[in-house]
Amino acid sequence: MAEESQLGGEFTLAIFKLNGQMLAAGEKLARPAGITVAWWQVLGAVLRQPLTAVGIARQMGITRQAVQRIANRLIDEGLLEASPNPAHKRSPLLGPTPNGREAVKQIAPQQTEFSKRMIDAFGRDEFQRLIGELHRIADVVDEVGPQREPAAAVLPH
Amino acid sequence: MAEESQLGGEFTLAIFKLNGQMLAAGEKLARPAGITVAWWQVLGAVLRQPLTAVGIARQMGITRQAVQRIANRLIDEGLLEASPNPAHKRSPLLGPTPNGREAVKQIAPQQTEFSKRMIDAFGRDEFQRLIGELHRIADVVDEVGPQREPAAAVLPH
DNA sequence: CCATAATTGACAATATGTTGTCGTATTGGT
DNA sequence: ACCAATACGACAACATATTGTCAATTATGG
Repeated sequence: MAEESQLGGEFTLAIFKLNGQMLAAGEKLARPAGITVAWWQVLGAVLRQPLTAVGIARQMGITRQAVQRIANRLIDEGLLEASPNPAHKRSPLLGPTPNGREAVKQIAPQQTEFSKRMIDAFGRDEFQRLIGELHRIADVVDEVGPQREPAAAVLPH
Repeated sequence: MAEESQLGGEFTLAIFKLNGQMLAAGEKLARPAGITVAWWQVLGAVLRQPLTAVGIARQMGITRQAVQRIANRLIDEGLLEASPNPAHKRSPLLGPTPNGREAVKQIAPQQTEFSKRMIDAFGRDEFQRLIGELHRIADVVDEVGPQREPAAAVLPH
């Protein structure tokens, strides 16, 4: 029936719209610090501990190539630095430089401010509940997503 | 406080992740019909009635330039056609060609299938409730978004 | 230990989106 | 009806992301 399709479409469009809104909000927060949302995400991924490009990609949910291009750019800009990876000669660990750390730190106040307004608007418990719902939705989409390959039984090659 | 920032970040990342998932799911649905998600969205916007490029952009929540590039491409591909707009000589009405309509129609079954799986996973009422939540979130983000200009009081120029 | 698999970085092509500019229509107030 | 503001299409420059390829490194099974 068309109604099912209708509901799914409405759902998808709602997600796309939210994505656009959060991207726009993020750009406004990041711009004063001289970085973009993508840079912010990459730097944010390595604040606690350095990661390889592939590790950052996994955390961000995008391809390693996309991360690598941004990482190379961030290294050029002096916001990210590569250090030797004992576990992998070709895949250095990437971590923030002091400047990189500073850029992220500059964003924090406005980001907290924005978060607070969201929390105030929803109520803290409700906001937390909504985040839980979003995670749950992500899990379900993973499960029922179209034509995902059949769980790749572990076979010897 | 850092916890607020934390919550906001988790929220944002959840949205980004969902966006990536829905984009990936959409690509898989649209590919067999020879179109992309963006093309699908544009064609979908004009199925009921032709719209101008600006109208499509408004409905999709992206800029008119992005829509115009895709629309031009779709016209090249013979999936979209321009017809004279009585209300605006320079801004033609854009509508699907038979081929364009056919492409969207080809996607419908799998899209319905995917939607059904989502609805089955959540339960119909729950799924509808979640869509409502997403709309509500979008409204709140609009309201509390960072540095949005102050509602532009209607002034004579 | 060695041959084959998988991983990784670099590069290129393409798609999608943004901002900004330009020239030309279109519109709306006086 | 005129004139200034606005809207629109076309372009260009740029950011982000995807897919695909290649060569080199790393991991793994026999």
